[in-house]
Amino acid sequence: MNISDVATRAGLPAKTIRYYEEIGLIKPLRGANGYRAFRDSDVHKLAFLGRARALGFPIETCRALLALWEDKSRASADVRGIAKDHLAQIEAKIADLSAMRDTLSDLVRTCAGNDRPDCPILKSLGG
Amino acid sequence: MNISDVATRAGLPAKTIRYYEEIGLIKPLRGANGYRAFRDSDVHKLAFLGRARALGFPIETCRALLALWEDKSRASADVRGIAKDHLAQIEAKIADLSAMRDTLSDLVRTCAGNDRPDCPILKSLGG
DNA sequence: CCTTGACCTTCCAGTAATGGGAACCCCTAT
DNA sequence: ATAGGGGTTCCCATTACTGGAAGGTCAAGG
Repeated sequence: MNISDVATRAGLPAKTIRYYEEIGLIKPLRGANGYRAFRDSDVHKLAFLGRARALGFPIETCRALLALWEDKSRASADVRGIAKDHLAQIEAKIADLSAMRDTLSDLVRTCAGNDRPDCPILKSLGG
Repeated sequence: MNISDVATRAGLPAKTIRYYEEIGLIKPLRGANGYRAFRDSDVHKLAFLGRARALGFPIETCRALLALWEDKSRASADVRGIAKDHLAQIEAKIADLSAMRDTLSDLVRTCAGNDRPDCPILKSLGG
């Protein structure tokens, strides 16, 4: 299977697939013409990676998850630990963003937003 | 004033201050020895930038906000528009992350997390 | 006067995860 | 033969810094 078919099936851009090969996440075969020849297993891995990335796992974590996926004698505790850590990261990020949102929506609410220069937003940023 | 004093007062790393000069956000004077000589106005701008960055505004948006701050004849509507746009970005990001968090916490909750290989997390990522 | 250490300077490289685009090869159909 | 739609590699750009090397400057102490 050629790369654009794989891109369609795995739901990833061809560029991303080439990048994933470059960093060793997948190792597709090569045809005599130099084209990548993807097996079903490559497509499955790419779909796995796409889903993991969609959940926000960093690439290196995806690599670890993929290894666990392939390791039939893994302990689910290892997977769960990784997911829990990532969940904590996400929650921390949400907390940061929520604080920003709260401050920002306060500022936006108190700003008249007219053609006069008085602006609580700038006042707040100015200290 | 030298850069490390400014760094302390503005609450920004010296590296960041040099970077902000490089991209033209501030233009400190230079002493005969080549050292940057910061005025109070530079420090104020840097503090402004620090606060804007802390609210998540991208650098180029900070540049625009700084220009509005300096422009005594600005319209507050311009500032408010920028802030509203940014607020929308933040809210979108929070929504994305919340979706990830929900999925992840479901998965983490349903995974036994023991030394056996069965794992709903991997099952879900596998499709 | 010399040295030491803490400053300061510039410049280069790297980060995360792609995206864009150039230059070039391959395959198929007309 | 040529046109098009693949494919390939390679390099640059993105965001907002951060780290580190190599070297100039300054104030204090012996």
